[in-house]
Amino acid sequence: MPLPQTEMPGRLQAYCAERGIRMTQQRRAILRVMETASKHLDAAQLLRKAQKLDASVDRSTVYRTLRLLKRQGLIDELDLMHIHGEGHYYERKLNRDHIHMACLRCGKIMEFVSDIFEKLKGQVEKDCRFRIVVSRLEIGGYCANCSK
Amino acid sequence: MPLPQTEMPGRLQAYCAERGIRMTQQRRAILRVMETASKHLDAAQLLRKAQKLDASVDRSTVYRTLRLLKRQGLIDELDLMHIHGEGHYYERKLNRDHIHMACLRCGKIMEFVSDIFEKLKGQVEKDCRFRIVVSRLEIGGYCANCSK
DNA sequence: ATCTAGTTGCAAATCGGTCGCATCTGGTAC
DNA sequence: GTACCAGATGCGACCGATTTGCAACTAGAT
Repeated sequence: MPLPQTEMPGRLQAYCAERGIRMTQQRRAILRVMETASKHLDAAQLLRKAQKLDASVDRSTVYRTLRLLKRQGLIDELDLMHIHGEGHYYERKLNRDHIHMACLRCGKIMEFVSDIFEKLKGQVEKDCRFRIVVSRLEIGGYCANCSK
Repeated sequence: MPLPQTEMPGRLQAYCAERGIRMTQQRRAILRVMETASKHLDAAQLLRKAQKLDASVDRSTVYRTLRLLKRQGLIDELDLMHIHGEGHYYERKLNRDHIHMACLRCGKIMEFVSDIFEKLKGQVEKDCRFRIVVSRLEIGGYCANCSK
């Protein structure tokens, strides 16, 4: 178990191979960007970064690939409280769900892992007899700095 | 305390009056629709229903009014996991925050109030020194019926 | 090397939401 | 009640995000 918090680099491609998903030049570029991204990317940023690896990558291919990865449950789609425009942000789904907090003043995005969140999801599954596939908790407010 | 779970009908207009918000024919129609809606409405549905009360209501007025109510903290904006399209849904903000669950198969939307959710928000405020203004927990999965 | 189902780039279309502007109106002041 | 004006409206054009139709291309099985 070399990397506890995150997944192995290259792991998205491995998942796709396991599931018999055809690997193209363009998808390789997009997956590499997703794997190495340090922050949440929207579709436009993802496109720009992917085109640096393979200039032929088209906008529609980015969207099609995002849809594919979403369907496979390999990435999560976020709004981040629509701090900038109406678009979406994407991140690899890791082992542990986390909460996203967006500061309404400085725009900073924070993440937080909580056992209480896990407990809450457990309660929903049990009390509502609801089988959870994906969950998203986003919070808007003011970070420590901006609250002052 | 006549109505425990929900607010008094007509209450949105009362709030607006208290805050010195100008009340127009069109806003009255839109607020009335929001107040009497039995389910979550998107902007297009809200427009159609409001036009039945006042045919002059325009699409842009609906959006402008929604923005106003959002800024005033009188309504919440939801995605409902984008079950139908990319748009947003709206609901009056009630006393108690609640979780939204969307069944990925039948499309049913369920709501759930939980003390654990309140506890989780408390933890975020304390541990992250983050002042919460708005929070949204949406869950996608399969309801009891569709899990079978 | 061949074949084909699946993928791509491109351009046009769609969709949810916003904006500029001339006109209208709610509600206060007289 | 009338006049007034800041703020609200309808209209149509616009915008950014995402999707689609289609002909050309390619990964990977045979």
